[in-house]
Amino acid sequence: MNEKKQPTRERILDAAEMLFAQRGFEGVSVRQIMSQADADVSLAYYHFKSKRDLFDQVMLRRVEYLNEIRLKALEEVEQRHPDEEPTVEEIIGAFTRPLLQVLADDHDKWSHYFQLIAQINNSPERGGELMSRYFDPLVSRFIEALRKALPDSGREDLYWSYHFLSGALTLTFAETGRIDNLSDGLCKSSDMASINDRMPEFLAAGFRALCGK
Amino acid sequence: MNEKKQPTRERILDAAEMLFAQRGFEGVSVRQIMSQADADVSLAYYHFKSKRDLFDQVMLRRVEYLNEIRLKALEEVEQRHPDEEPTVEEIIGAFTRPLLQVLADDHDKWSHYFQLIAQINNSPERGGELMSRYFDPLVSRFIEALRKALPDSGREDLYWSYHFLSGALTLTFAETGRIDNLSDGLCKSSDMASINDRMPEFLAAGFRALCGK
DNA sequence: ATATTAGTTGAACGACTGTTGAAATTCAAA
DNA sequence: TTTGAATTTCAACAGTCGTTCAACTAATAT
Repeated sequence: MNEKKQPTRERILDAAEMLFAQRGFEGVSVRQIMSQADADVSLAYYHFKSKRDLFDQVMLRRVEYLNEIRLKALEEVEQRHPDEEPTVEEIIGAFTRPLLQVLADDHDKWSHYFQLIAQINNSPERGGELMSRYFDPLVSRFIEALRKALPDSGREDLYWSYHFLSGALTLTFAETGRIDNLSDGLCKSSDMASINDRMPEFLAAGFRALCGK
Repeated sequence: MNEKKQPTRERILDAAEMLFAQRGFEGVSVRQIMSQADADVSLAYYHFKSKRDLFDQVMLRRVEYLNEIRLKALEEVEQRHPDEEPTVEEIIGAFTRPLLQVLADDHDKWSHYFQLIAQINNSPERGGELMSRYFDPLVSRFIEALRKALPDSGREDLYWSYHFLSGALTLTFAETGRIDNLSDGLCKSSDMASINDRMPEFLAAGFRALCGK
């Protein structure tokens, strides 16, 4: 089975990822993390320089892979139409579907990481800085693709549309259970398949309405 | 000018609102709040039962007014067309514009409160519960209005569309400065007028695409 | 002027915070 | 088997945490 004990460093990262996601950076103590990881407190400072460094390593551990699969999805879409531009739906799908897909395929592994991203993206203090550091090159690439697919768009309209997209996507990641309450159980926060079916269509219509064509 | 010193209780609420919004509940100490409020630590426990109670009072202080102006906006829209249903844009506008309006009109007063809402809405731990407690009756009322304006809509589509709306709206409240980075200064997180011009249109198109008609 | 209440002050409580150092152990290379 | 490095343990540091209490001043009412 899956009971082979992971290396200490990985167990610390797993525990930190989960607890940071649930309670935020300041809401969790190093002792709580190490207790969850079933290791002594001072091992945190053997494997990492500080609590902040631990947080950064949690972020870095998975971000590169996500950027890779999203970039690959975009390139695939572009190569599928060698002659004309891809549609808005296809581009937005390449941006959102890889994330929703890994989240649906291995929810236990990814859910906390995505919750962490949701929190950071909406954090006034360091959200803008951190998200830009990890995702801006990829995002600029997607916005450029959208600009080509929407040749009549104003630049501001395009950026604001992406802003709306980002909010919709990251709230999805938070899985707060709010929609479960609101819909009296009809919809479930963790139902990524339902979201995958709806989000690209919803957002593409918004882009088209705002960015001409 | 505005240098008349407010009552202690209000100063505490102001300080707590700002600091909770910037650093989260656990990221701020009662001492920091009281230092910002220029009052002794123990006064926090004279005016409030606990740190958690202080947080709850921060939330409660402004939520009722917001629900009032949004409900009034919806009723106005409904009375404007006594015969037919209001349009999707009008309903969404009644949901979003009152908030963007107060935020634009008195940014210093409201910005921290909205940042706090943005954080809570995306908090996996207590986000669903808190947002439901404060906003669900109003939100259900709006969803009902949207259902009438979109008679062919499935219930799930409607709830998920609202979910996307909620994400887009609350990320706006966070004012993280991310779009400033991304657009190289062209767009500004605090520019509520630009958002007011675009969000209802963007979201209404999404609703229409997903909820038939 | 006196009695009551509301508001404020400063000190203190035990528990917990991030972090460090030295000693003890485990492990791979010689 | 010995050596050296990698890893783990335990105890402790100075500081901060949320919270409480008794003493104090300010304001209000009789």
